[in-house]
Amino acid sequence: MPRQVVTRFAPSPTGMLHIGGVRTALFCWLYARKHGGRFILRVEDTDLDRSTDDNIRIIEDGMAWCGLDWDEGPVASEPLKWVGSNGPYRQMQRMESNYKPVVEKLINEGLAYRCRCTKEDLEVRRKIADDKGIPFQYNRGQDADKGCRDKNHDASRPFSVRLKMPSGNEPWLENGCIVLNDRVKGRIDFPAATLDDWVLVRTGDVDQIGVPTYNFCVVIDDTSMEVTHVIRGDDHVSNTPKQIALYRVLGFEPPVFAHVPMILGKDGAKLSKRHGATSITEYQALGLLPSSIRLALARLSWTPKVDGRALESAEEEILTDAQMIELFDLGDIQKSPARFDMDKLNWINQKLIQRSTWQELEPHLRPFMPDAWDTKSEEWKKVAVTATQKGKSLVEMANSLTFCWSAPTEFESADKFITPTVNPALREIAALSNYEHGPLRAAFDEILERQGLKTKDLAQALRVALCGKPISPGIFDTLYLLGVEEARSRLKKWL
RNA sequence: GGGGCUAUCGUCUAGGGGUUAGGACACCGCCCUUUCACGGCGGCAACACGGGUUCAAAUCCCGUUAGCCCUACCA
Repeated sequence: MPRQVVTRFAPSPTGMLHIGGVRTALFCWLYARKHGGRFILRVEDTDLDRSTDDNIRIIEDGMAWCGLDWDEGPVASEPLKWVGSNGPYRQMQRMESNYKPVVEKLINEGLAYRCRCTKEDLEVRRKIADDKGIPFQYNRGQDADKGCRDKNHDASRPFSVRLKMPSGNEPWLENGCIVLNDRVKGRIDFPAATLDDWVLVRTGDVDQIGVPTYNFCVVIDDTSMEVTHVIRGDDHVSNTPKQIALYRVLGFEPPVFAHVPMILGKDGAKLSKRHGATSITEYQALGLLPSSIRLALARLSWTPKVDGRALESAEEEILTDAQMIELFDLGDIQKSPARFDMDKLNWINQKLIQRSTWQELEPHLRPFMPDAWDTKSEEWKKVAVTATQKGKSLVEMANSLTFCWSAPTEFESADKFITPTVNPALREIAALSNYEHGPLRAAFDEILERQGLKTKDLAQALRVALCGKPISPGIFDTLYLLGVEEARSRLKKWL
């Protein structure tokens, strides 16, 4: 029986939740959901200097907002709690239980060794190689016999732990290469001779094991958490052969690897601050729906195929979560990096806003509204939402409703639209006492007829008088949203 | 320096020996219209470069160039 699919997203809590990380998490999530598997959130906090609890919370909140729910992992805002049977899910809480025993085993079995080279010593040796223009490899090439692999240097010094990398004739090597069969990149061969004995565990106190490194922890954690598919950014491709070596030495079967390309900024450089928003919370503030983020991010580097065919119309581009899950396939992921396109995100957002019901939109729109929003009736909210549902973002929707909350003090193009000819019509509008759509429309038409005006003439005059500018939602909605009393009082100034 | 990855419109991409190189976003134009939008229709626009292989190359092979990743006791 094949094992249940298990994927994981393993960010390090050293700052905000990056949009690139969210995309990787999204792929993991999609894959797990598609195969009825489990999705794990694991916090890689072995960088003691930069990892904080606040940052862990930012990750949890960001993931939750994005709708990427995890089946195993930390419980939001509860540092000591987790869900799942293979926890803890914060690496620093796994030291004693998971890492230490493996390190000891590796040393005892002669698969890894204590390295007592000092940082300064290493720097000198590295420089010697650099100066000759040859790559520095610990205990290899230029550096052969200088390392601690076969010697035991001063035992009173603190030590790090290094892995003995393959010598070249291990059975799991092919032609001296460590082979990675990547689900998105294809087969990649890494000559084992180009790798050296890397550090598994940082230098600790004398006689003490220090904090293990990322490359060590991932292997241990992915194994003990039963991760079957490691889906991560392709910046890890070059780390993979080191990890594979550790899996082999430990006698573990490596998981399936899928390295997904990175997301670049508009100019093709790594997505960073200067390209605008990189943190997920910034996108939230921009008025984007989480579903838009999911779709836009998924569609970068991924081309869904229906019966072997790519999407062929704008209509098909707008996929629901259910469709994405159904269609998701690692084999349809691009090998090359994609540039992030805000225009496309906005377009997707607009489409998704259009397709939502007003009830679906309301909770997302609410944070962008003043407190007065909550005092309004359901019917009023419904009209407000549907009247502005053509907007590109929630912010845009909120902006087009600002006239509801305060009377204008400036009037744009008043001379042009509020003319003596429309004035009598304005007076008639002010006299109306029912702004329900049907009656209002009927009354409006009668006024137009009576005053010999076109819809445009009256509508624009009203917009300027009521909203201060010739732009607003449909004129009947505008009047309804304002209400009879408020509209009348705003009109008074012009009569 | 070494090892690795990548390369089709401005962007996301389809296509993987013979196509008018297809779609989407953006942009431009027209139409619709009570404003702004929405919507509809149309247009502009691409195979990085050089060699091979082949009757035929965007597609296969080899180089070159460019970008990126690893080469950390960061992740």
